[in-house]
Amino acid sequence: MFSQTVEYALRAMVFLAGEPYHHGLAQNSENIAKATKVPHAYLSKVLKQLAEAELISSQRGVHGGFSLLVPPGELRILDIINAVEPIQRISYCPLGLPSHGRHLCRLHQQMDEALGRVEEALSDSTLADVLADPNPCIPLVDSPSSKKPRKR
Amino acid sequence: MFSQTVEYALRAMVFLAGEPYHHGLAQNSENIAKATKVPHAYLSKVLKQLAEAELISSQRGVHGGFSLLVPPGELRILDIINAVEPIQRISYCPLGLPSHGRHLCRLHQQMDEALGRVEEALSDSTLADVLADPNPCIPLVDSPSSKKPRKR
DNA sequence: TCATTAGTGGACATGAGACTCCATAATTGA
DNA sequence: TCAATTATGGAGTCTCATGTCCACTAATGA
Repeated sequence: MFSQTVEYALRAMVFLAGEPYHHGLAQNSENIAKATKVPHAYLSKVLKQLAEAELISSQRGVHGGFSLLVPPGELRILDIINAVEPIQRISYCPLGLPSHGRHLCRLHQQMDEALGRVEEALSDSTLADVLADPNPCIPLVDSPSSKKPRKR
Repeated sequence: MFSQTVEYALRAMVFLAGEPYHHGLAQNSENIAKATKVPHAYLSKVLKQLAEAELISSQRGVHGGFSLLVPPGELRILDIINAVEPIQRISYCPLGLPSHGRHLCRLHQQMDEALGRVEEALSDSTLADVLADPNPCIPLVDSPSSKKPRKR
């Protein structure tokens, strides 16, 4: 239902939001890729999209990289998805019926309703909400202590 | 968000549900394809999937074709989608974190929540509900009178 | 029994998404 | 100014969803 690209974009944004300094100090794409387990070269393309949507800034050269442009508390999950792969609501009849110009038949109304609920669910929480979880998603804390996942 | 295949499956099912006799009298794939504006050869594959899911019956030979096996009032939109392309809920951590074996981090909880709402929305209405709409979706009533879409 | 009708199966073509690789451009610090 | 660092751009690969074509099988009815 959600594409890989969306998944990658979300991971990268969660990672960036979890970094101590949101502005000024940047993370390079290699670090982000490692921390989120995303193929480096592909992530670069995704990061570019996020930069074009002005959710993050990009900086070339030594000490360059990417950093958030929007406070985590104001960045909705939906905004991130819309930056890389906007949710397409159904606003015209997929059958191309002229008589259905404006209003959809019940079938497509239902499908659009489902899409609406997705937007709704993804509008409710921000990056800050995700970060507030005691069970961290990123960075991958497992690697160092993976031998004893449940010590003590 | 929804694939073409899902769209095609839904159209075919709506068409079949709109036919006067649900059992016994079958519609052949060519007719269904024309009425729903779906490529014939491809629709055949989709119909086969629906038959394998036992939502419709298929019959070869003269006067063969496809017909509903389930009353429209008992057939949810979700059932049709699940027959051709099941909605994949997120039940494991996509990052492969061992420590996240059972319960997801907040990010994936949110994404799964969105998927849950889709299932919910698509469980609420049946084929019968869709059929009850005064504005028909299928068959394509436009062709005969398309010249005057809004005559009085 | 035979011709017709209609679904089934498999091979193939095309396009988009996911991904890799490498050359290039921009920025920094020495 | 130069070398190191990092993002950017473009070409190429791989896989899968979509779609086409055709030979084959099953069922019907004359």
